[in-house]
Amino acid sequence: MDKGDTKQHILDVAERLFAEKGYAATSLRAITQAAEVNLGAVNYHFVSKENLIGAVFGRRLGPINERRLRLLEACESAAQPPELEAIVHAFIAPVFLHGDSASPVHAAFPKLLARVYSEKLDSLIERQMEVYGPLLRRFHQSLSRALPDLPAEEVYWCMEFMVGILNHCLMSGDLMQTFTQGRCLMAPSRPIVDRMVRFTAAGMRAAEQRQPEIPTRLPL
Amino acid sequence: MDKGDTKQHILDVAERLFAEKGYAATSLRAITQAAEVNLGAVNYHFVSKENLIGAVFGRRLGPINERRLRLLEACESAAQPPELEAIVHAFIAPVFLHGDSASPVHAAFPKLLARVYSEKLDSLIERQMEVYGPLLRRFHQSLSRALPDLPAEEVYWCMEFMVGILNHCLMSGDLMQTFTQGRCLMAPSRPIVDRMVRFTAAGMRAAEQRQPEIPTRLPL
DNA sequence: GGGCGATTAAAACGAACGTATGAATCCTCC
DNA sequence: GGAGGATTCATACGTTCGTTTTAATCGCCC
Repeated sequence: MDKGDTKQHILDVAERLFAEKGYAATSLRAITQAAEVNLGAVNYHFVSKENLIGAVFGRRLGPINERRLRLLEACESAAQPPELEAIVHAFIAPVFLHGDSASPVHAAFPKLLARVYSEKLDSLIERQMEVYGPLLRRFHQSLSRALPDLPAEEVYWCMEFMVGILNHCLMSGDLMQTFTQGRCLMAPSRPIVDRMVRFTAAGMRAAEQRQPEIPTRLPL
Repeated sequence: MDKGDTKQHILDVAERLFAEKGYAATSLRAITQAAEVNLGAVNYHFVSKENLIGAVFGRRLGPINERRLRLLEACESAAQPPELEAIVHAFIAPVFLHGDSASPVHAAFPKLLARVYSEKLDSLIERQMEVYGPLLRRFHQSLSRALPDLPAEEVYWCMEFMVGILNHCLMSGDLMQTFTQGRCLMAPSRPIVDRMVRFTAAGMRAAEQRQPEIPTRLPL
């Protein structure tokens, strides 16, 4: 194994296993065994398990969010107010397009990214807050411009729905494949991104219209 | 402690802790300690940890899905084709309205329900498949009727988005509260359900319209 | 080519886990 | 009121976990 290779290899395998099984359910032994490296290597290159998953995130999250911001700026300078679909696209697309694109090595991270929302590791939540906070506020600002009639609070709700759609698709694409008996398979291809963008943008526009109260229907 | 109380008490506490920390990260000792019962009580009343979470699910999932189906039938007999918003409502609302409604004891389950999508425990996935499979097909059927121009495969995608919105809101409502600095708080109240319903239905209608291809924009 | 920091390897540590065991206690019913 | 099943309790077992330690090995530079 070449020099410096072990560290990257551990990161790759850890990313995949964490994404598949979750943080708590994935042991360092499972990782080092799958990576065919010594158990001690993890505590040598990374200090602890918690630090390892921190490194897994640090490697990818930055580039993704940078691309998000770049796309957002692009669609803001392209039109004023910016096009709604373009904003949503700027948020969703970069997740499917990190690192050297088609490399299967990178396919695991989106799932892991989605998973961190459920497994709430304090150390990661903290980092997520630092990184996601400003990012979300930035998108909130753009969305508010594209949806001038939507109250600020409602914009946050729309963003929550957007994140939900994205994360769920990232996380349980294969589950869906099973449910639909293979009819819908989750591949990080353009059609899926477009589907999400179209769906989300339409939902946001409907929220803006503030149509008359839905008639009190069945319970709740 | 009254007779038969221990078992229910364990279920309640386990439900809450599993929802908060996840299955793998929650030890039986943490549960029994929080419930102030003996460690052995878990293995006495429930055989194993895996069986415990199975019992937690079994207690709630049935009633929720029954209510979903009842609402679905209601809105199908109310209009033909059924109203789109009513179908979506039938799927979403029951989750917020299980057991004796406002009881805070029951507030934890929705989060847990959402979490099982990320922590994929084989035993639960199996059960989920059995229960969710027919349910999803049933909703697929209704949605197809309400969205006659939407191909069957696209209906599944829309349902995936719907589940994503629901689950994400269930799971990270408190996280959102933090992000938005308390501006949006997640409470199982009617306004939130309506927000989700409106958003989702609009997204589905947009999917149906199959508008002209979005012009090739930025990468991916 | 020998010295030396960087890395890998093997083994062991204490802690925490899920589970099993057997005695103690409670509750019910005759 | 005491027999007997149901339940609770304290304790221990074997495993696995994350981490540590100590020795062996590699790679490079003077």
